[in-house]
Amino acid sequence: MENSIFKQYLERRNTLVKNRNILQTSYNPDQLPHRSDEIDQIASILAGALKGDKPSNIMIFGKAGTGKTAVMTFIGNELQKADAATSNCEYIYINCEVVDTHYGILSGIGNQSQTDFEKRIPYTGWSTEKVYMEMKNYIDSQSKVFIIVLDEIDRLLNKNSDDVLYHLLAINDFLKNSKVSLVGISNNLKFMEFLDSRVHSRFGEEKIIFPPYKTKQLEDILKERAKLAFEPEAIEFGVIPLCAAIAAQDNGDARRALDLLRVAADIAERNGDTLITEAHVKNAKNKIEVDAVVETVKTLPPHSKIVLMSIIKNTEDGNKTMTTGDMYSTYKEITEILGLNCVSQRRVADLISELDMLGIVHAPVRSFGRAGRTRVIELSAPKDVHDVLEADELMIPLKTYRNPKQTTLM
DNA sequence: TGTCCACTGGAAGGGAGGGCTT
DNA sequence: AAGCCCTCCCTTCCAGTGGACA
Repeated sequence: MENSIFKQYLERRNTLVKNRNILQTSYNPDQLPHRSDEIDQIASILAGALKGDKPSNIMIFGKAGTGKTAVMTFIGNELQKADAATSNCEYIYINCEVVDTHYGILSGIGNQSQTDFEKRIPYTGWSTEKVYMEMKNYIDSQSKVFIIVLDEIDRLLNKNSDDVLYHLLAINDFLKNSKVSLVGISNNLKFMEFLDSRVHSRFGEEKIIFPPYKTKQLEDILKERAKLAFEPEAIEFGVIPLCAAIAAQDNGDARRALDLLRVAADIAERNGDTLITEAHVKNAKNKIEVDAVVETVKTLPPHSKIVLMSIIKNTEDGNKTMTTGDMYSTYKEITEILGLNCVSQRRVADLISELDMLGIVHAPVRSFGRAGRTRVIELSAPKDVHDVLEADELMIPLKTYRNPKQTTLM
């Protein structure tokens, strides 16, 4: 360790933060401030499962960072504790953002409580029908009440996967020994409207809405965590109220409040400061925003990157806005230089929509009367995006390319 | 009022790629 | 090895459209 390059950082650590995990959004606290009503409500519905009765299906709504997942995780843990003696129920959690196909969800349910490795459903290869049967048979063989939580359930909508919901809701008709209750978690309040009527009627049994946290409530949450995470006297008085205020503006998102506090602490520690200040929080805010965009851009599929590059190139050429057609010709030039096949304009239109949804570009559809109707595309990401793209392996040929007609393209 | 532009966005389907089954 | 199945990415086709202009 004597000459390690890490030495200085290790020595500097622990001056401010006592326990970093507590500030992670994945950390599950023992206390969930300002959510006792919601916990009671859900617990009262699910309590029947402990006696072997089938609880009503529940839909939980609330914006991002309102504690939906944290509350369900908490309840899941409590349920398992309470069930330890009788073993009447099984709690299964699926995040539909991670697993978003029929197959993935069904096999996820079938595998989560399956302890026998030999009997696990392979993650691809079977027909969905077979996976469903296997899962159903497994569930029925357990003679328990299964509480299946589908987090981010709205992800299933655009994948026309409400079939899978229908099958899960109807599964009770085919079970002899077990019962299944579904808990859906969504941050889209209109989720139910988009559902097939046969799914809609079965799912609407109980609805619970998580309101956004107010500034004061966010402060309480942060104080609670800060007490455990930081050394005493590590944070300036105004830091927590500032984090809370910024997050409150952002739909009362507790996750965001925690991120701000954690990143602010990181920045302070890295600077070797002995106190976390409001200035650190402001830096953190900026850093989080830029990091999020940069990370998204880095993980974009190749053609999306080229589309984005085309938009940047047009912007740098002085066209602050451009139509789909303009952008597509630039796109074709670039793909040619890169030595790749270009995709159709129809496909590019979808890629633009995706970039729009990610907030990287702004591309509303506008009509120019006789001059047609098209998207007006404008870059809305910070400048860092350009650097990230330019550094991308995919774009290497652009740097060395010289246009025979003009001087250089880039 | 109707025309017409430059697309948009839905639908259907192909085919590659991953992996199981027989 | 041949035959399936599922998902993802993509193509092709095409009806539909907002609004400036004649």
